Amino acid sequence: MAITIKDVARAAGVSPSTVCRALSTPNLVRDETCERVRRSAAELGYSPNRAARGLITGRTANLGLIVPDLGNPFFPGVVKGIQARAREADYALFLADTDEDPAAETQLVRTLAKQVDGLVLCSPRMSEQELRGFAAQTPLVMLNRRVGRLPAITFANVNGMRQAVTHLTALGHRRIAYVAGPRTSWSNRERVRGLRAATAAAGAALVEIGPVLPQFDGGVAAADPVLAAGVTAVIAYNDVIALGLLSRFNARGIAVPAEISVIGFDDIPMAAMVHPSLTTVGLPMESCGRAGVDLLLGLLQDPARFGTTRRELGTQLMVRDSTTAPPNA
Amino acid sequence: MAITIKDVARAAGVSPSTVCRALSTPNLVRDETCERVRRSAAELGYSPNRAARGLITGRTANLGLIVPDLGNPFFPGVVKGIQARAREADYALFLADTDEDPAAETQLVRTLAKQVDGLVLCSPRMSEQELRGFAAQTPLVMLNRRVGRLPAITFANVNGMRQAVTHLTALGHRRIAYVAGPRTSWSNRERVRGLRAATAAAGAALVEIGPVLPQFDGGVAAADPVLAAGVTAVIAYNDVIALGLLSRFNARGIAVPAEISVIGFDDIPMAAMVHPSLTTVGLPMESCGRAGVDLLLGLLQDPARFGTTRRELGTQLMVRDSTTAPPNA
DNA sequence: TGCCGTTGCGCAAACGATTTCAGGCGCATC
DNA sequence: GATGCGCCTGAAATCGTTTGCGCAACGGCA
Repeated sequence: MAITIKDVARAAGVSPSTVCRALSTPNLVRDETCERVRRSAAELGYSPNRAARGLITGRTANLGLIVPDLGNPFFPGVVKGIQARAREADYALFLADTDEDPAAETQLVRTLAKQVDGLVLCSPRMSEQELRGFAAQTPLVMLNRRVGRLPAITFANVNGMRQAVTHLTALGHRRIAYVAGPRTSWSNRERVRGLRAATAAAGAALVEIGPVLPQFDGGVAAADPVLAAGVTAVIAYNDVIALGLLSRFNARGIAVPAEISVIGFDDIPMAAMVHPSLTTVGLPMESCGRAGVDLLLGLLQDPARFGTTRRELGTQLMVRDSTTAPPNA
Repeated sequence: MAITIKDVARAAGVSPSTVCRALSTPNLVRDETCERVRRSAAELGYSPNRAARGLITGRTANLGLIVPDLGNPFFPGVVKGIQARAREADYALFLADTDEDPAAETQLVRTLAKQVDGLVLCSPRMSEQELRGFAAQTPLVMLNRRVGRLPAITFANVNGMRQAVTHLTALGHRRIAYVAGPRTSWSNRERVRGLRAATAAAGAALVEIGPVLPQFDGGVAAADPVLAAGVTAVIAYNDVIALGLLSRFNARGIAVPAEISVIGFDDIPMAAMVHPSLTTVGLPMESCGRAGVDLLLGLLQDPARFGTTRRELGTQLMVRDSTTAPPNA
C-alpha cells in the first residue's frame, strides 16, 4: 500500500541503499544521482517508515509526556510549549494523562519508556525513589519538581513569593494569610519556604491556612477561615484557589480589594478575565515546556551532560485589580 | 541493552517463535512450555518492541490526535476523554497542536498518518476537500464538525440553541442578541441555524452581532453593540465570549442578570466559577472524546462500517445565575 | 604503464518481532 | 506394522530501513 524505499529505488533506477544515502547523507552520492533520487521520491510522495528506521538506529524520534491532569489550567500552556519545541526538532509527542494517580503514572512511564527516546514528566507525583530508578534507565526531564540532581526545569517559587510579599508589604499589609496546596506537593513546600522567609524578613505576620485541594472548591472552603484570621491580604497556593476565594468573598459581600487583597500564583488565562482581575505571580509556562524539551534533547545528544541539567525559570508579578492598600491604612 | 525475544528464548530454552506464540497465542503451545516462557519473560521484564511488531503486522497500536489550540478551554476535556479511552484499548496517543493554522494541520495529518492506525481530528480547520482526501487514505474521525458522510462525533448544536431560547422566552424575553463566532466555523453555522429556527418558532426577535474571535476579548468587544441593540438577553457563541461580555458589562456597571441575561455555550469549567455564574448549554466533552475513539476503533476493526459512523451527542442546559426574567416584565 | 587513492554505488547483514512452512513425535486406526 | 492425523516446535522468510564492506571505474602520480 504505502510507498517504500524500494519503490523509489526502482523509479530512480538505483539500489535502495543509494536512495537511503541520497536522502540522508547526500555527500556520499553523486550530485546527479542524488537529484534523480530526490525527484523520484518527491513524485511518489515517499517518506521513510519511522518504525523501520527506529528499529535499526535505536532512535524512535518520539518523546513522551506525562501529565497529572490536563483539565488543570496550568498544564495546557506547558504542553503547548513542549509540543511546539518537539515538533521543531522533528520529534513526535506521546501524551498521557494520569488523572492524578501516582500508580498510573508509574505504569505509564514504564510503558511509554520503550516507545520514546526520552520522557518529560510534568509535576510528577511519584516517589523520589521511583523517579531516581526511572531516570537511571531512561532519559527523563522533570517539570515543576526537583529531586536531587536529576534533570529538571523549575520555577523560582521562593523568589516569586518574595515578589508577592514585597508587593503587599509595600502597600502596607502587615498580616497575611496563605492558603496552602497539598502538603505532598514539591511546589507547595517551596512556596511556603519562600513565604516564611519573605514575611519574616519584612516583619509581617503569616497565617497558614489549609492545606486544601488546589481547586476552586478548595478556595471557596478556605475563604471563611481566611476572614476569621483577621488578615488584610491573602496569598493562595495557585490561581484556581484564589478564584475560589474571590467567589466566596463576593458571595459574602466582602469587597476585593477594598476590604481584603488577594494574590494568586501561576497566572492562568482566567486570572485576567475575572472581576476584579487577579494579581498573581506569573509563571512562564510555555517557556517551561520548551526548556524542558531543550534539556531533554541535549541529554539525548550527550548523556554525559547529565549532572548539569537543571534550570530555574524566573517568575513575574502581574499586578492587577485584586490588591491595594489595607482598609485602615 | 533492552531485553529481546531472543533473550527470553534462551532463558526458557526454546526458540523465539515459541516465545512469541506462548505470549500471543497460548493455545498453540503446550501448557508447560507456555508457563516456562511466561516465567522467563516476567523475570527478565520482557515486553515486545512495538516498532518491530508494527513493522510486520502493519498495526502501530498508536492513534493520533490533532487539536487547533490546547489553550482553548474547550479542548482539554475532550483530550482527556480521548486519552483515557485510547489507553483502555491499549493504544498510545500522539498529540499535535496546530496553533489554529490550517496549513500546519494539513502538514501534521500527513506526517502523523504514517505513524498511527487512525486519526482523531478535533474541530478540524482544513477544507472539506482536503478532509475527504485524507479520509480516503487514513482511518479518521472528526470531532465537532461534520462533512458529508465522513465519520464524526458532533454535538446537537441546533437543539442546544433551542434549549437556550426556550429558557429565555419562558422567562419572558422577546428580543435576544447572538454574538457570533467565526463565520467559517461549522459549529457557529449550526448554532446560528438552531437559533434562527428557535427564535422564529417562539416569535422572538434575534439580533446577530459579530462575528468576533471566539475569545475573551471578542466578548469584551461585543458587549457595547449588544447593549446598543436594546435586547434583554444575549446568547454567545461560546462561554469564553460570554465571559468577556460579563466582564465588560460589569465594568460598565450593567447588572447581570437584572438588566440583561447572558447565556454561553460549552460549559467550560470557568463557567461555574465566575460571578454571576454562567447559564450555558453544556456539552459532554469527555464523552465526545471517548465516543470519537470508539468510532475510530470500530472503523479499524471493520472498515466496511464506514458509512454508518456518525453520532450526535445531546446537550444539556445548565441554568445558573446569569439569566432571569427581563427588567420590565 | 603500473599503482594507489578517491569516488560512487550495490550487496547483504543487521534490527526485533510475527508468521508460514515443514518436520518430529505420539497415538489411533486399519 | 504401516499409514494418517494432531499436536507441538523450530527454521526461515518477512516487514522497511540503515550501514559495513567490497568492487569497479577513474584520475593522478611516479
